[in-house]
Amino acid sequence: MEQGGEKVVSSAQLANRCMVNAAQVRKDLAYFGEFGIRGVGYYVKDLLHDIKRILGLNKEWRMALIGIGNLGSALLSYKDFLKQNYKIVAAFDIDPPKVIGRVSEKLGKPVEVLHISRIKEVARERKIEIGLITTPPSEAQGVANLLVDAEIRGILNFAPVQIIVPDGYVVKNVFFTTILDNLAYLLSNE
Amino acid sequence: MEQGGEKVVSSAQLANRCMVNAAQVRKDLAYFGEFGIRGVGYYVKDLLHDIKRILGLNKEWRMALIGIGNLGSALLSYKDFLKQNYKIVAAFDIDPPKVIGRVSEKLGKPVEVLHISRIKEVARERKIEIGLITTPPSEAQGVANLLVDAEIRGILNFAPVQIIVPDGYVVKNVFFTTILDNLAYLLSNE
DNA sequence: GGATGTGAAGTCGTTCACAGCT
DNA sequence: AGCTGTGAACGACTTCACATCC
Repeated sequence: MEQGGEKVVSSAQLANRCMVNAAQVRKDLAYFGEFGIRGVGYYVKDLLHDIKRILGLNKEWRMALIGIGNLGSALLSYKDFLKQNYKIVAAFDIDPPKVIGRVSEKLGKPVEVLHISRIKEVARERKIEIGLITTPPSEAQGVANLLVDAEIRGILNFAPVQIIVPDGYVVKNVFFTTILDNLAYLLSNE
Repeated sequence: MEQGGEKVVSSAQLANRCMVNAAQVRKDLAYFGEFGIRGVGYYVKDLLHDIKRILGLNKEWRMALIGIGNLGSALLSYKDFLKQNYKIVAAFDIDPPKVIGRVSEKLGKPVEVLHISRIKEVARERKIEIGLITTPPSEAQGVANLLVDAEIRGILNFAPVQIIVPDGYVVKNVFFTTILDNLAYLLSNE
């Protein structure tokens, strides 16, 4: 909407776009404060800014990628991250020399791939706050333990296994097959 | 549990593993039928079978992948799909000759990459029911339209744009940055 | 005896409807 | 006049508690 030059938006318009109820939109926003103007609506620019602040997106999030396989390589060159203030500032693998050539070849730009043992040191140096786990399932919990030890509090886990971390740490999973299961269920019932 | 040789499981055990309430587990299962035995629990093997049937996983799901970039290539060699009865039986791109070498090189096995224009024909031939969209965002809706035309009713969309399809079709999105936004929010509030 | 299946109770989230501002 | 913010009504989901059955 901002790019489209729209200045003001109503809860009803937002509700349409999101396929939800207008009261829902207002309640949800009101939970965090008063962002609208009665009789007018919400200023697009202000609202965007406020939502980003609420979500914690008004800063650059520095991430480490662990496991430079097919998926890891894909994420290294994933362009949408940059637009959204997410930045992979370090990449790790258990066998860095092997993967360096491969990654460089694919990206056409230098990508540093470090040995996994250096995570803690590098995490502190580069102020890393999020770890992306793209290792084989068998290695995922071990890597998570290293991330916890390095005090990297957020983990995005792509390995299809449940990962356990202490309180204060957060794991979000991206399980492709689980999402497919969901799709399969919906397709199976008309 | 089945692989671990466990024969029977109680709702309490399942609840522990899933971090939910035991009554929840029973209610959810009971919604679909009676699978347990009072005073005993659920037979692991039977329950697994029943859940698969409920979710529609008691068959092979044949998928098409559209867009052979980094992410698409990664999914082509994603091993977890095979274990779960999901099979990519066709791959499409707008420029197949260019990508064939690359894909083959990565996988070490022949992968057919066809021109996008052949989707409809191939979808019918190979009984494709799910499409995976891994194109750039700008192409995603166009590809979705082709999938709809080919009567592929399920779409797993990895392109970071909203996709619109007619009734009867289902789209599930995998938005990496949205999941990261969620993580960022959780990290920002303790 | 012991765990399921399930009404009833409780809790949480959604929607309504309108007072309150601009 | 019009749209937000919000108490109140509503509906949905979760949990309790126990009758039921193996």
